[in-house]
Amino acid sequence: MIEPAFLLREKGVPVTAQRIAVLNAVSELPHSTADAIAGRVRDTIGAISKQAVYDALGMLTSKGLVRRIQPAGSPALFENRVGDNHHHVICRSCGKTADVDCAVGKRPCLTAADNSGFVIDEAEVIYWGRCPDCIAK
Amino acid sequence: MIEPAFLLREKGVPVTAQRIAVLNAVSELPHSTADAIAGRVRDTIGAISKQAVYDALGMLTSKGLVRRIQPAGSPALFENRVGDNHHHVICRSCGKTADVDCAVGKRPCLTAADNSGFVIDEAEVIYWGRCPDCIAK
DNA sequence: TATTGATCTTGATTCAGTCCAGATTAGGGG
DNA sequence: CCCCTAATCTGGACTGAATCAAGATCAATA
Repeated sequence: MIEPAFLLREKGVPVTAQRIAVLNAVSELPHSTADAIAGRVRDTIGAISKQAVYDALGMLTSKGLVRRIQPAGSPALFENRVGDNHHHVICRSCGKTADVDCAVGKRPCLTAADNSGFVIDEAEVIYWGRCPDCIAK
Repeated sequence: MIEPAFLLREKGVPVTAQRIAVLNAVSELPHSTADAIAGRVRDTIGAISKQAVYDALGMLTSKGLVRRIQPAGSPALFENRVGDNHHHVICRSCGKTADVDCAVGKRPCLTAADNSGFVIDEAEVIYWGRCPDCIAK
């Protein structure tokens, strides 16, 4: 894995213990909430304020080091898999989230039939369904 | 337009003044928040509780009469255009929301390359970009 | 019209996320 | 190597969306 401190320095932002810990937590717990990340960071470096977590996640998101997804009916989730164009499937029953690569290939549907004059720069796709465990029940 | 009361009766749910007003408000104000809908309903029938609005919207959503979309960083929006497979484009600057028909056609990407065993029943697509007004500035 | 079960009202509550003021720390200049 | 400044972090108050709970009210059937 690439050294987190290097990634931060490369982006020209001050390197702090909190940010490194947040970045590591996102790698270790993909698709987890800000709260879960805060908990993981506390296990690692002892303590961190909720504010610092949100701040670090916001900064990392704006720098493109983590990605934020916000499914309906759930708090925001964060993951560190960036750069490829993958999407997510969420279980309607238990909320489990998994990565999927879109069958259409790269950047699906980025050109809408009628874009109403909008300039589109990203297409966000969420698949809704049921996970294997919930189907089994 | 189809009579709202008929739609409700057809679904086997009691017809109330609040529900009809909510259904009308959603038609008149597409892509608006629960709050905005409540305001519109109050203009029409005088008063309604926040709870009744949420309840009616939830019921209408479960019956497939309205659709709920929840963009990141914004409260849930509701619209009454259902049944066709259209998606939405949202302006990053001002939050304006518009409908788009996907270029790929019907139910794009519903079959993911690797679905991890999930059974997918819906693909939700949100395009992010800038609206004509914000580009002009 | 009477009955019954669903719906609506009011008010408290939860929860994610933000705001604020002050203490702390990273990183470059001396 | 040490100091300075601006950025970051802390802790707590706060907001706004949405949900929960108990009791009053109402739609639909007989």
